[in-house]
Amino acid sequence: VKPPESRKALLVRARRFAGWTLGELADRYGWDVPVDLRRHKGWTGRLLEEALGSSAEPNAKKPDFEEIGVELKTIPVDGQGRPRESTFVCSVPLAEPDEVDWEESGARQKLLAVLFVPILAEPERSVDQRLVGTAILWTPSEEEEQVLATDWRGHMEVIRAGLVEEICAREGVALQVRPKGATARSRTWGVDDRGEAILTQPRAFYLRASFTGEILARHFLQG
DNA sequence: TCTTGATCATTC
DNA sequence: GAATGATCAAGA
Repeated sequence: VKPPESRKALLVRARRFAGWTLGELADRYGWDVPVDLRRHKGWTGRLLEEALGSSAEPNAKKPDFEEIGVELKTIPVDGQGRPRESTFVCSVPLAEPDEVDWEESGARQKLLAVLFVPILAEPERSVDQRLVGTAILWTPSEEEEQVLATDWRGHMEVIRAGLVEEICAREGVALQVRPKGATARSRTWGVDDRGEAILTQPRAFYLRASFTGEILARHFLQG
């Protein structure tokens, strides 16, 4: 599948898959459908990348659609269209937290333009029967960006003070910080409150389900 | 029921 | 270990 040439083309392409099951989509590309996602957590996202013609090489540190600057996120939703999970944004720069402000941050770059593809993923629905929903192309409104910026600055202020160990997922209205590693024993370099290098758990920014839920709800109310 | 903290596969 | 893609599952 060739990369889409414009954001509009990407959106049109994505919406043509609305109503398809993941089984049908997998068939089209000759993919096997896992019985459950316990050991295939990124499967849905990779399938949609394939179907939509993501230009990025696997695991490359680039947008999924580099030419048009769009990030792809699949988002599991319940029967009311509410997200069942938070959304990973990017890792937290624990080793060099002084580099940039929100405007130049990795988190903001990731969120400048996101194609959200809702996946109807009720617990009783098998993976191959999950349904692709109507994709939306989201760019943060001024209000949304203010919320995100405030959360991000709050988190980074704590980290710059060397208090990364104190950060807890309850903080942040829209953007939270949670562990992100292979296991709870994973370690990466951080800084303590005396400015000394320490080994600490890797963490990442996530969008709360309440925040992405409002994005989805607003689009589907306005059409 | 919802959220937080933990975890899984794969590539480089 | 760090990056990609996320979901799991126990406890609040």
